[in-house]
Amino acid sequence: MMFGFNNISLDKKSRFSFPAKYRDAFVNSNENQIVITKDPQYPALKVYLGSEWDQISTKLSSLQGLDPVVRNLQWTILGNASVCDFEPTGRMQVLISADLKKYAQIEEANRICLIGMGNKFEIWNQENWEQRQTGGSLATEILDIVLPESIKDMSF
Amino acid sequence: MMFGFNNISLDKKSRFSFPAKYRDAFVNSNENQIVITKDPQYPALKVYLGSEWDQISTKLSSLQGLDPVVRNLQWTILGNASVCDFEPTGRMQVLISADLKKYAQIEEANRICLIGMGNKFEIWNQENWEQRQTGGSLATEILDIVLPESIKDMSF
DNA sequence: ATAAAAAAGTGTTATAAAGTGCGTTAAAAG
DNA sequence: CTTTTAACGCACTTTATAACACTTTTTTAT
Repeated sequence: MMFGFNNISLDKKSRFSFPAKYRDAFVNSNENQIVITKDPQYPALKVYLGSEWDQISTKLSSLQGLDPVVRNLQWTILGNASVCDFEPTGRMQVLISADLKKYAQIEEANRICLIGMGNKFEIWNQENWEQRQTGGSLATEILDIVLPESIKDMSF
Repeated sequence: MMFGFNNISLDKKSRFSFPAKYRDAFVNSNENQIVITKDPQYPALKVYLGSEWDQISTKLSSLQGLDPVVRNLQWTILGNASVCDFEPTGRMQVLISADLKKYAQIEEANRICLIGMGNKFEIWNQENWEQRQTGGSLATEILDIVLPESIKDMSF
């Protein structure tokens, strides 16, 4: 399990490396892929371990795509996923695509916030993250869509 | 499995090539055909691997054609399919017919969006894709059809 | 119907941009 | 003070794309 806040740097080619404290977790679960994709609710990115991603993507792509809410989630999550080869024993470096950077509003940034959420990470623009932490209201962000039954038991 | 967003170019003869990152997936599943056809709901194209297409087309063509919704899907999906020879170890190039370009509103475009959705791809006009991502609806959307039981468990 | 011309499709190459790997320096931790 | 970790810089490799040449098919005109 991987927790906690990290302020880390992006290099000129838009790569970051995971803090060393997570190495054991990666080595133990024998991961060799990392998947980054869009957060469906906020201008942020989700980072999954390969094994987690396999589960999530399999389930999500099996849902009925003719439902517009489902299709939107499929587009956002599956359609923007970037799969990276990953060596837990090496530099643990990962590239963020221009697209994803734009979405998370880190186009210009050379620093990002990487937040461990247990079985996944989130990547945030620093200012956005701070606003979120200092108690900004969620009122304007609550989703007004009604979720179909099929995804009510999924967590992304 | 093939995921993620790609903004790629069409050459003057309307060919595109798959990004190299998907090569392994194609080689592993030993594909030698790619099928492009119309998306039944949006002005976009679906791109299937040969093996995937065999399953979908077999199932779809076996359905009761007297149901008008089914018949429409058959026309749209089967009747517009363009089968291309494909060399996973080569240039991975595919031609898009004038017809399909028109349908996806990429007649004039020299750039398209190729979106990996796991076991298939979608091809979109850039503007349409962006609108879709930011929640706007497209004029040609068809969302109010009632699905017959026979296709509720199919995903295209 | 045939030949010429045009269009459509296929394949190759060159070059710029994007991505990768690795050594070095700087900073932090023990 | 020593060891580990993070950041940076550079060189190398791979990839994407535009330009070009050639082949095949279709159209047009005689």
